[in-house]
Amino acid sequence: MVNFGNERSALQVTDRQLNATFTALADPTRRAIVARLARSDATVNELAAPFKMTLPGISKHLKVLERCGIISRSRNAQFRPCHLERNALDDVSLWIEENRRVWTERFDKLDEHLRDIQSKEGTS
Amino acid sequence: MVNFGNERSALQVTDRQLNATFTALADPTRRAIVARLARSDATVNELAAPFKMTLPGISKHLKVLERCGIISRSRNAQFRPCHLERNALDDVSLWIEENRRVWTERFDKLDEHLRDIQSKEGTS
DNA sequence: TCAGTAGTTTACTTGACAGTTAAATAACTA
DNA sequence: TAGTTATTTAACTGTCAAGTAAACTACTGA
Repeated sequence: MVNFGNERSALQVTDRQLNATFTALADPTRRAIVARLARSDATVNELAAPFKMTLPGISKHLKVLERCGIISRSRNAQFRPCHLERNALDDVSLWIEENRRVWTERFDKLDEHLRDIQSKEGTS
Repeated sequence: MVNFGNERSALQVTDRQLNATFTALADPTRRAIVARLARSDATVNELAAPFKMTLPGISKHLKVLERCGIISRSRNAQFRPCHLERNALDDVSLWIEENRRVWTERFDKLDEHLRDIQSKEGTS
């Protein structure tokens, strides 16, 4: 939820962030990488191991995950260990929960309304 | 979490479901539509109103949302009211929360882990 | 039956993205 | 120094998704 303070509103920045994060998570390879990194940091080769894909393919996926802030990478000799970022999934999680909340409230009201109608019908 | 019982495992079906749902939510127009439908059902024209996009464009977005089960459509005269499906976001929500859980558990054991990793790095 | 409203389908253009191979870069090791 | 390992970049291909205009379907109400 970063606001760069110029050129675009915070809302639009969030929108872009959500685009990028949802897009990143839409790919099964990238989801598997995230799931793997949830357990521990790992090098590119370690991450690539379970897949048939070539290393450049994996490298591209990692770049996508890095660009939207889901992972970060450091340097250790010739290795580039990948690290899952703490609040990476907060934005998407928030969006989903917010919508569920609105949806649920709406149906709580509907129930109430229905009960209201029924009690009125009972008396008329 | 539907298992069709043939050709593919439940896990893969879920995988496809996640692909589709994350892809659907990766588009800001579709997210706005979902947010709008969280408040109430709406017709295609009502949904299209806030956007510059042509009606066929909106129609396509609705089809994407429908295909992955996020919305459903009924028929009322010449209208096709759209309805947000109750458990539409459960799958993605579950995936995210599961990964957060794993990630968090890992960091609850942080000290132990770090010592382990560092001692391994020291010996290699 | 005709005009109008609601929405979809078709055909097309454009752009983004997944994956590949081949070559380059960067750091370690003998 | 040369060779090896880890990873990225470049260039290319194929596919798929977003958007449009134009034509079409389906229903309503006069």
